[in-house]
Amino acid sequence: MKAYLHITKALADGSRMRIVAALLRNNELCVCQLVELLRLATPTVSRHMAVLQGAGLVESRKDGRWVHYRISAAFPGQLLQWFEEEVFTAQEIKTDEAVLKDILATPVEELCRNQSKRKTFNHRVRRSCDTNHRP
Amino acid sequence: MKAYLHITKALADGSRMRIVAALLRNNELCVCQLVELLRLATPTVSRHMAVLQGAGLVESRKDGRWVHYRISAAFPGQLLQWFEEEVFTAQEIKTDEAVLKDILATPVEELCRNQSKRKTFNHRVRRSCDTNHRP
DNA sequence: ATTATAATTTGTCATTTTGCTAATTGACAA
DNA sequence: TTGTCAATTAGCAAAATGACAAATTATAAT
Repeated sequence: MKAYLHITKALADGSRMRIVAALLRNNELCVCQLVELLRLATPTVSRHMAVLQGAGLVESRKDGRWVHYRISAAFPGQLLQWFEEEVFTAQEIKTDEAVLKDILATPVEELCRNQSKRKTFNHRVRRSCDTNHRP
Repeated sequence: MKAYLHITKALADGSRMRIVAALLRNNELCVCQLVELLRLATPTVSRHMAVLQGAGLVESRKDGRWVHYRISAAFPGQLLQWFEEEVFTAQEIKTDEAVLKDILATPVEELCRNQSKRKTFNHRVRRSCDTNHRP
C-alpha cells in the first residue's frame, strides 16, 4: 500500500513518463543520454531517476563513471500493459523515439562533453546578461 | 497521453485511493457517505471527486440533492486489476471496509444531519478556543 | 415564495514537488 | 596523488497540490 503511492506518484509526471517510455524501448540508458533527450539539467534528471528507483520501477547499474538505468523486473505487468497502450500513441513520445535514435548514434563521451560545454555557456550568458543576481 | 497524466495524478493520492477502493466494493456512494468515511470536509471530498471524474475514472448520478458516484466503465481494466492486487491487501482499506458497513447501515439523511452538527460544533469550538484568528 | 440543505465553487494558507545552480562524491586517468 | 568528469546531494525559488471556511448553486420541503 505504501508501494501504491510511491508507484502512482512516480508515474504521475510528464518527464518521468518520457523516461519510462524511453527505457521501455531501449533496454538501458545512462543519465547523460536522458539529459540529452529531456533537455533538463543533470541533477533534475538524477532526481527523477531516484524517484523511479524508490518506487521500484527502474534499476541502476554502475559502469565506471556512468550509471545505466533500466526498467525493473518488478515493474507491475498490468501497469506496463496499460502504459504501452496509453502512452506510445502520443506524438510527443514518437518524437522522443526519433531523437533517441540520434542520441544513441553519438558516443556517450561526446554527449557528456557537449553537455559540459552547454553548461559553461549558460553560465557565461547568465552572468553577463542577468543584472538581477540573487545573494 | 493527456489522459495518462490526468489518470496517474488522480490515482496518486491517498484519499482518492481510499475513495476508489470504497467505490470498487460498493457500486455507488454519495458524497456525504465518503465524507463520513474519510472524515474530511465536504468541499475537499467534492474536489477529489472532480479530479477523479476529470480523469474519467468515476461517473456521477444526481438524485435530488444527493450526488452518487460510481466507478466509470472507462476505468482502464489493467489499472483496475493492479489496483485490486496492490491496494486491497492493506490494513487501512480493510478498516475502511468495516467502517463503510456501518455507514451503509445508517440512513443517508441521518449522516448528513450529523455532519451538519459536527460542522457547527467545530465552528463553536474554533471560535471560542482559538485566540490566533486570521484576518 | 421562502426556507433548508447537499454539493460545488471560490479564496486562503501550508506543504509538496519540480526546476535550477553550487557543492560534493566517486571513479578513471595522467 | 592529483586532476578530470559523470552523477548525486544540498539548498533555494516558483508552481502545483490538498486542506479548510465562506459563499454560491440547485433541489426539496414548508
